[in-house]
Amino acid sequence: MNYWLMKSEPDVFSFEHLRQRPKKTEPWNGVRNYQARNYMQSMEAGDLAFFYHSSCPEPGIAGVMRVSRAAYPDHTAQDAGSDYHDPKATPENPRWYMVNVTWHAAFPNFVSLEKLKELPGLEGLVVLRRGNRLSITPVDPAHFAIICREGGWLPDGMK
DNA sequence: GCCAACGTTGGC
DNA sequence: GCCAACGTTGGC
Repeated sequence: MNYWLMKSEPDVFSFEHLRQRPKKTEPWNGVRNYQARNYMQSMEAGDLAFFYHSSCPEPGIAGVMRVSRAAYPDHTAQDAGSDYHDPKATPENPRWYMVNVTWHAAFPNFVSLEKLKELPGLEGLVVLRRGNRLSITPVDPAHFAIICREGGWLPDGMK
């Protein structure tokens, strides 16, 4: 079981949007960065991920989602009409991948970026690194537990 | 393979 | 809206 943090701009797609989706599930498409793609390819069904709101008045973690399908080709890359179109993507070499994510649990307490910076024990958390722009990053299990505790919710096995 | 120019991200 | 940081592109 691995832990992750995935960023989204809430104006475009928020944690609440995910909750309102049929089956609370959505393909996480449009990732066009190799490092983030590689992380997605190492995800396994059942992994847990923080939903991080970025580029908004209060950046931070709204809750937890579950990876419900491992990486498969992101077909939007092959769609000429898509904002995410990549002319180099083909059926033989899809180049870009996506996973499905499913809403898992809301944090009773939103964990803001400001709070993340204050919390002890989060040294090394990638999202706190200066200039970090990666939209998908791994989270250390110990960091995951600290943040969940702050959010007021713990996964089974961490209680 | 180097690196300057350019585009994007994301906090503030 | 600014700007630092960083990824990507493309000329050479």
